[in-house]
Amino acid sequence: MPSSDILKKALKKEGLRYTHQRQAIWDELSASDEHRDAEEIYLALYNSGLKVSRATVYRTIDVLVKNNLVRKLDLGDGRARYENKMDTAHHDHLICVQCGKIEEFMDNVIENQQEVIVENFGYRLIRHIHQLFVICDECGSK
Amino acid sequence: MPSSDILKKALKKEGLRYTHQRQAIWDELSASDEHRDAEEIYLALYNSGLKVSRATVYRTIDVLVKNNLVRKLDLGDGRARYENKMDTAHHDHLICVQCGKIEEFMDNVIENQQEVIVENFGYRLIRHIHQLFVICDECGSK
DNA sequence: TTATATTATGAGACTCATTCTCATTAATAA
DNA sequence: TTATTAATGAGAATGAGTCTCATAATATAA
Repeated sequence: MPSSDILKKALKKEGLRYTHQRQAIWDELSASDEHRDAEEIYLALYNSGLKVSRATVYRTIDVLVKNNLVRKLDLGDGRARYENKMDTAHHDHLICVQCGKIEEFMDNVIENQQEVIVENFGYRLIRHIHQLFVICDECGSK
Repeated sequence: MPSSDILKKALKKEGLRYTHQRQAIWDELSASDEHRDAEEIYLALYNSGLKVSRATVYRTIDVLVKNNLVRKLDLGDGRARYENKMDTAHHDHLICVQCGKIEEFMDNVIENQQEVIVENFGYRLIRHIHQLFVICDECGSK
């Protein structure tokens, strides 16, 4: 399905209009597998000649996150990161505390164990955050 | 070891002075097992007649966190929470997305598996964040 | 199409947690 | 004690993110 149809479908579901700005923001996010903050996305658009306001970047990302097209990451440093979620399997993150590099991991032992823990409490798991802060190979060898 | 000696030791290590304000903040934190934000700690002190400024609350908490007397939690809602870490074993958190209740868990399967994952990448684990967002029993039964 | 109704956008004001500044006050060293 | 130096308090500053509202753009109806 072309990128514009995916977006149009999500917007329709939300009762929102299809605009150039929203397409530009979705294009920017869907074409990359980086973990960028709102300002980086704003600047990438700005530098490619698309003058979309910061407010619209934030507003559109919210819609994309709500419709599972984009994943929002909170690394605890005060700036949310966003990554394309289309056609990507669930995963969690390793973050190098020195260089900031972000890697992804997925582990079934952990995924299952989370359910066991929550079940023992008699609760229901809604979502989880699991981040491993590391020194990566490059930073560790210096 | 009395509460004041623990604090004095940490301050000495950091080359910082022992003050009434720092003792009051540490008393407030060490006497509770709640997960409170800076404003709640500030207000608790204020209401008990100790007029310590917000700036000093933040500054002192930083020292306590750095010296492993207090644990800082980022739940992704823009306000950091702090909990007493003295004589408490390592644990992670379950957070009810409805009522905000916070429970603690510790699971050796997960703890070990984290090390395995990081090792496979050739990285070194520094710290981790693992939060399970749930609907708790009370909220789920309503 | 074209007009109409309504939503989206942009610019910048605003919020709120946290940090910073700097004059004043307090703790330590001599 | 006094001198030195660090800590505190009040409020200004910061910065990510949100809100406001006049204007622009989209969707709908004719």
